[in-house]
Amino acid sequence: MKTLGSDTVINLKQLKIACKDCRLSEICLPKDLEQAEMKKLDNIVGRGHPLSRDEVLYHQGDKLHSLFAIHSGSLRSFTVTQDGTEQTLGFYLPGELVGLDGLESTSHSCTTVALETTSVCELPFHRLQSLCTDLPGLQSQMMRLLGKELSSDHDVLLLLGTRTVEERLATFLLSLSKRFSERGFSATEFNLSMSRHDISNFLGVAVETISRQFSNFDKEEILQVKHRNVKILNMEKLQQIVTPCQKSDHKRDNDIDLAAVH
Amino acid sequence: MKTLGSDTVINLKQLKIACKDCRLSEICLPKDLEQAEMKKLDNIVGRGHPLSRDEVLYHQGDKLHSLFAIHSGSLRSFTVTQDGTEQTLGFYLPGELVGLDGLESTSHSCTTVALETTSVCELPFHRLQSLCTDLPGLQSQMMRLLGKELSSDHDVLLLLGTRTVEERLATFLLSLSKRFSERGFSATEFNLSMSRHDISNFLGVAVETISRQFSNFDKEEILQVKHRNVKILNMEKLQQIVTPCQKSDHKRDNDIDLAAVH
DNA sequence: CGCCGCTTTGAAGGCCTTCAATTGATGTGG
DNA sequence: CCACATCAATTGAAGGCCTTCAAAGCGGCG
Repeated sequence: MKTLGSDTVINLKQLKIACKDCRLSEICLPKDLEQAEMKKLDNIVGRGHPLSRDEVLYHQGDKLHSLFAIHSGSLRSFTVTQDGTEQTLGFYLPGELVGLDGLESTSHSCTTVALETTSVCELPFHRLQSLCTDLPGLQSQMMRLLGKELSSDHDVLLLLGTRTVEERLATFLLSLSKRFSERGFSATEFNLSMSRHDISNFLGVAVETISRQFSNFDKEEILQVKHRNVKILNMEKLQQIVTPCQKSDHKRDNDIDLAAVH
Repeated sequence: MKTLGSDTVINLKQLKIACKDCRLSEICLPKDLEQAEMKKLDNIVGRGHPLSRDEVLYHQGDKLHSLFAIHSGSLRSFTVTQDGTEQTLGFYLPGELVGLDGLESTSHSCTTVALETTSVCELPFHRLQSLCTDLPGLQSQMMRLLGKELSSDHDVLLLLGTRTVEERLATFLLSLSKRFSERGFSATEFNLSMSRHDISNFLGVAVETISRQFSNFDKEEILQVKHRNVKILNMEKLQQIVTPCQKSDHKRDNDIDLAAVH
């Protein structure tokens, strides 16, 4: 293992891992790209020093220079309004792409900070866009990831619009569990990199309410919570909370569709 | 004016308006495209018969065939969960693009219905994607619209996460007002194409609560509400509700950023 | 005209928030 | 190494905003 020294920057540059050697390539941007294509993508990827906890990747209002794929660690995105209210928009894990906000106005509409020591792969936006023109597969993949971001936001809208605290927290934990397991980590035990404040802000409730709900889950032996360490003891029950009562006799409202346009 | 007859389909096809002749081209997908590019886009655009009220454009779960640009009328998108809960995700006006959900899994994650008689321009997805490879300007524009959709979702997240009913409804009405005026309609008087139920569901509150808030605004002489007709009497006050108290002394929390990666 | 669905209004109750205080974790300096 | 300061998290109690239940208006449409 190299020790940190005056030539740290050079060392880190040498440490850059090619997409083809990265174990995240199956869930990250280069997914389904051919070797030659992946190499082209690799050529535009930059890597700086890792972000430390609370360090800002980009600020709300910053010009959009690059998108970022997370290599390790985790990030939190949030907006701050004129009156100082903060809303957490999402948490990001390795293999996920951040910076997609800001595609509209070419400047970022939210701030993204590291929740822990985090290293990211930088994708200069204009070069990425050119590359998308060359590689239709990459373009599809970009679209796919944008669609994923939209779906994820829709899920949160549903959560904030119609769910109780119990359901919100359960959904949140199951989402983390799933994403951890997709990345080869345990689905039942993990450490939260975000604070209670972050979680409560994301889920649109007060910190105290989240704390109480953690305690409830603990009492009911659904979870075993020790600060930021979470063990899921009863996965089934957690899933039941998220899907309360599957009305099988449910009928779609606007089921008319007699003649669609296509 | 032509009358509807047995050759309706042909007539409607003849009625198709080229992008260059459409007054929405400045806010719609072809924005900033050159004449020749616009023509290429035009070639893939299809137009069926107009949707009538409550008619479904596409269903949750449907394969993604096309994106749709609204020519006239308005649409509502919503998801239905297993237990039958419905969450409205957004309302769409002329010049806006729908169907972007479903870019991830290639099948739609929500249902979109017409709120009134609505005509849409159909953009076959695969042809659109190929065209994006040919026309970098169109690709940028697609990205821009996707980014806009993301920003819009983030705004709603903020609304649902931290705002009172008063603020939610005010924000909603101001958003409509702005969009109507961008389309050449009055910013202060308009007819809502969506029901109170739709609005309340979108804003994550009970129908009764929305109804009460409309009444409050009416009493306070901020609005004049008659069923679905809304007149904004006091635009300033409405904006004050949305931006309660601009703390000018507000300081950013995580303002560290000593050394960004780029 | 009369029915039906949407909207409005009223009243009671509940879930979550806010305020307040305690406990626990973390980190620093003596 | 421990005391102390600081911040995060937990727990309790009171209050408020919104929901739910209920019923009456009001419009649209056959």
